[in-house]
Amino acid sequence: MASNAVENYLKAIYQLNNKVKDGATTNAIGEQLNIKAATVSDMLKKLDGLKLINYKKYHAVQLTKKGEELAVSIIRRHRLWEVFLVEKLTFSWDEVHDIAEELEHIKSSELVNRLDDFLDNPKFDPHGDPIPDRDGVIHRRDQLPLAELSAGDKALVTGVKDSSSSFLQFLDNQNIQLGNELAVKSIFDYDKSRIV
Amino acid sequence: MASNAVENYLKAIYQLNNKVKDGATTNAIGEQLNIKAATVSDMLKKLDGLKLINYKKYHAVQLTKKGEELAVSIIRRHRLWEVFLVEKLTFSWDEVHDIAEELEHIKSSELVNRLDDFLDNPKFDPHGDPIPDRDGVIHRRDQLPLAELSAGDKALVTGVKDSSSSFLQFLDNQNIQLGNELAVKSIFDYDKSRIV
DNA sequence: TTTAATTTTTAGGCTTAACTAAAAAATTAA
DNA sequence: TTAATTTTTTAGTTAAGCCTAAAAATTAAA
Repeated sequence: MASNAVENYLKAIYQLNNKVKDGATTNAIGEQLNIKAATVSDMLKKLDGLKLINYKKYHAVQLTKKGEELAVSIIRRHRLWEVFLVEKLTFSWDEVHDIAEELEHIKSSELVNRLDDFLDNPKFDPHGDPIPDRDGVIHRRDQLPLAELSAGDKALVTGVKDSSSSFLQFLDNQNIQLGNELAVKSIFDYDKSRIV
Repeated sequence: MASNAVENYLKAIYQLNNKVKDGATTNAIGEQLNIKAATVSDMLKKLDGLKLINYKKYHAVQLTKKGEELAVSIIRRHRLWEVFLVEKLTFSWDEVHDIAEELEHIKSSELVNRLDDFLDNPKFDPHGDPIPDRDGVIHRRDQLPLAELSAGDKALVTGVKDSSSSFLQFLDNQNIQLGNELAVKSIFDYDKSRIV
């Protein structure tokens, strides 16, 4: 059974490898988890021993099949709990991340599956991120960053890249929510900032 | 912020001091938590340092006000999660203890209070134990063990002393649930066993 | 009341997961 | 192609919580 620490590393590695950046390097993992690189280096050896990652010194790491399955199931738990917190306990989308970060480590898979049913098998969490199904399959949607739209374009808000509460509160303030339709009115040459 | 280990000790001490036995002795705590007495002895010193208990060598320990408040809030969390698991996720009363044991360590008090409201502020958990309110007040009921009833007596089942799944499954098998009215038909002199 | 049994504590060790400081390797810049 | 910088690893510590074995204190029994 994976410890909370191990689960956190796997999640971080998964997320880093699904970004466009240089992948799950020692430094990047440490930054993500607020843990010193030396500690990460140690842990990577351990995770390799557990066959959860493939690790070669001085190289970014890859999750094994086993590691990826575990990472996805942690993400599933995290996102389902976020839905629960928002839909059932009336938390707002900027308050749920830290609590879900704790709840995601509750291991019972029976619990998670029943929660899934109780919530009517939601497909997306409160930030628009897809929720892996019980077989670990993630249904991704076509999405485009707002910054890539041209003046005059219209689009539906289906997610946010940054789930920090400060950014979400900023969006609340601008009256931007998931499901809204936005139209790009104009883009300023100066800094590419735009009125929507 | 109390660690999970510290929380487990406080809960065990609280429960032992609310039994008729010799209270929270080193051995009893160890037995309750499946931890060796030597380890318990160590931890008691630490808890005393944290002003959560009063500890004198070779004596049973008492919770301080601070310690008792924490213990009660852990019990509140445990019992509320049990209600959630049974009422909302359709677990049976013999399946919820271990999962609630994990959930009770999620610290956000905002979460617990919202859960309380979501569940319509239940007064008792699925085993009939009272749920402390958000100020830590526990409303106890008059209860009598079945073994103390006489032949011919009738009584309402309002709780169980043993929440182990084996015992709860035994009760299920005998068709005994909370809220049932039982009548003691006869008591055998031989071993005081009874037909109800 | 003295011995035996039980309970509790002390002492020393282990594991996990973190840290700092310094060495080594890899990358970038001159 | 060498020098400087950055990244990663190694080595040595630390704290929390657990353990076993043995000593000390308490309780029970002869």
